[in-house]
Amino acid sequence: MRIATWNINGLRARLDFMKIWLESRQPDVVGLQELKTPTDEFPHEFFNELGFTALVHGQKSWNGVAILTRREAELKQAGLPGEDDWGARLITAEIDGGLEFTTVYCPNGKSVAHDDYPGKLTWYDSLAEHWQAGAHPNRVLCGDFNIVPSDLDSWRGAAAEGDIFHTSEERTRLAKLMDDGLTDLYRHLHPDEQAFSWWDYRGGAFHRKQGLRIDFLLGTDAAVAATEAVTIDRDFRKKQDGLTASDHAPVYADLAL
DNA sequence: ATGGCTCTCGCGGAGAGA
Repeated sequence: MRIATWNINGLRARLDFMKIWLESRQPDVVGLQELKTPTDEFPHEFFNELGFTALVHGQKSWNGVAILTRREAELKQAGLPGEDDWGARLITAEIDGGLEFTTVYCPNGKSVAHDDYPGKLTWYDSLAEHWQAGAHPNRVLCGDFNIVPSDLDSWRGAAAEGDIFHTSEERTRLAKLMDDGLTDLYRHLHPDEQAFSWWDYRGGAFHRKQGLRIDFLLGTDAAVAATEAVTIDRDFRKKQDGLTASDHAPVYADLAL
């Protein structure tokens, strides 16, 4: 089974681009973030024609998450309990074959001084509490986490420490999820490699190799054991057939499921 | 660099993103 996470920065502006990726990479289950689309305006038919059904938790203008799947799937959760004010940022499905798949779009925080920053930390506390309440043995938590786990994951290295995305308070929240039994699948298979999943649109950041790794596939021990390969698909941060890319690359993993 | 692109909403320019 090939699973993926991708912040697509506007679903309706990215449909033709997504089609190229889906046909090229042939994923089975995809967690999408930043739909910027209301649930009732989701283009189900477009994805049905490509072989997918979609489970959707959207909203107008911002945020929004969805799961595309070729397999049978059942919606388990839409929205992070207690954090509705932060918008549509979590969705969970039980995938046929024994995988519980959750995708999240974690709050940005904007800057350490901004009012959103403590809210981001609280949102993470709610996520950890919600996650702990679950019990499925084979679980994946993926998405745009908006936290850089280590200096290796930031183009600025140690110089970025303390800035938004790079604070010890944020990293403690991410570590808490790991302590609760999750492993970063990419970092597990590539312990020393520097690879980014996001680059700013501005200033030629992609070509200057100025990126961050903030999009992860996290898995329980059973998911880790089943993982054969993990790819950060940076080619799809580039234009395709003249179509504009998201500022995030897709990340996918092949699981023996 | 005091955010240099790209999205949405909605029809002008502002807000958000990371």
